[in-house]
Amino acid sequence: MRLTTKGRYAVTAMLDLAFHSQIKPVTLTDIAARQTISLSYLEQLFARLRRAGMVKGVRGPGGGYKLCRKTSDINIADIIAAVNEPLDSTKCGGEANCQKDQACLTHDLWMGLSEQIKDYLKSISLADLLEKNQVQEVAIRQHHDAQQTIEIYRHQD
Amino acid sequence: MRLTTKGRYAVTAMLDLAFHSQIKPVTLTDIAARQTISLSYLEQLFARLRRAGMVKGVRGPGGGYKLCRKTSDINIADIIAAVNEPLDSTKCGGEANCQKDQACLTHDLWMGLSEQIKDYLKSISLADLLEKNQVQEVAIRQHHDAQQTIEIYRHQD
DNA sequence: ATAATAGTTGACTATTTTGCTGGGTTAAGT
DNA sequence: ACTTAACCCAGCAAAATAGTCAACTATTAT
Repeated sequence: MRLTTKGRYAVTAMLDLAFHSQIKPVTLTDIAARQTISLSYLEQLFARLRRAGMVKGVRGPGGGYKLCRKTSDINIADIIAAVNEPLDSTKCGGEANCQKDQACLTHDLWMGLSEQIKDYLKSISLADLLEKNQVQEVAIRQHHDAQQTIEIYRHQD
Repeated sequence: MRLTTKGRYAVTAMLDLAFHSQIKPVTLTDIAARQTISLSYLEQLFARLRRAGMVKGVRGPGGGYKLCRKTSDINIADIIAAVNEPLDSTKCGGEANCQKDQACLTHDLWMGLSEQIKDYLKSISLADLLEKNQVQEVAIRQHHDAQQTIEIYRHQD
């Protein structure tokens, strides 16, 4: 589980999509403008997200992208994993000599931690983040943004 | 909170250090050999860890590095933060126009998630990982490595 | 004192990843 | 037909990562 700006872009874009794709598909051009991410970079990210079965592209006028699943069924770990390379990270692979090695002992510790982080991120869904935001919005800002969030939240259900 | 191989190296090295620095300081040369990390790269990482007040260098023969605090008082988030650049990640900084922007709304969501991850990693200490390993070791392997772990665990207290 | 050990520093290089530009092709709506 | 947008791809500049090299300083053992 790697956590870089690339993953952040992906999650940000997916959040934006979740916000706006309730009625009709959202174009990458729109997301690019709102989130100030270059269109071509978004295309790369969404190509991976599509291959991972998280979003669906709709071609032609009025087209764009929409989510394949409910926001509550899309977790953060999957989004990040989708845009990153598989990441072996083992360095010792399945080598036999590694069993009794001190190095691999420490390696196991890291792997364990990595799994913990992954599980943690798997437990957080897009819906969780959106909901959390809704609460924050209503509490802190109370203007049209909040209203919009509530609208979306209703559609989501 | 960024999570890359750099952070992994740092955590791995700190784990190695926690394992071996109970009686006497551990040289970076040893860690480099065990964990197959280049010595000079370790030097860079430990320079940062030292500046962060997590490890202490002991010069002269028999010298090396040792932990400044108990393993239970050293958390993963701090280790990773120590070796990484400060990471602004804002892109909107504290700009005024960002308040009512849709982009910044999504940005806030990410920041919230980032904080969650950070808090999570803050809640995990070196001792936690070592202890977890000890349990695993006893359960699965039951050889000298496990014995060694128990020894260290006693010294730690 | 002196040699050996080991940390400290800085500059320098190679590789990888990142983020982006710009060119296209293909499918769908008008 | 024409537009719109997804889709695809080759390449490229900047940054981060990972590692090297060399000189230097502080400490300790003899």
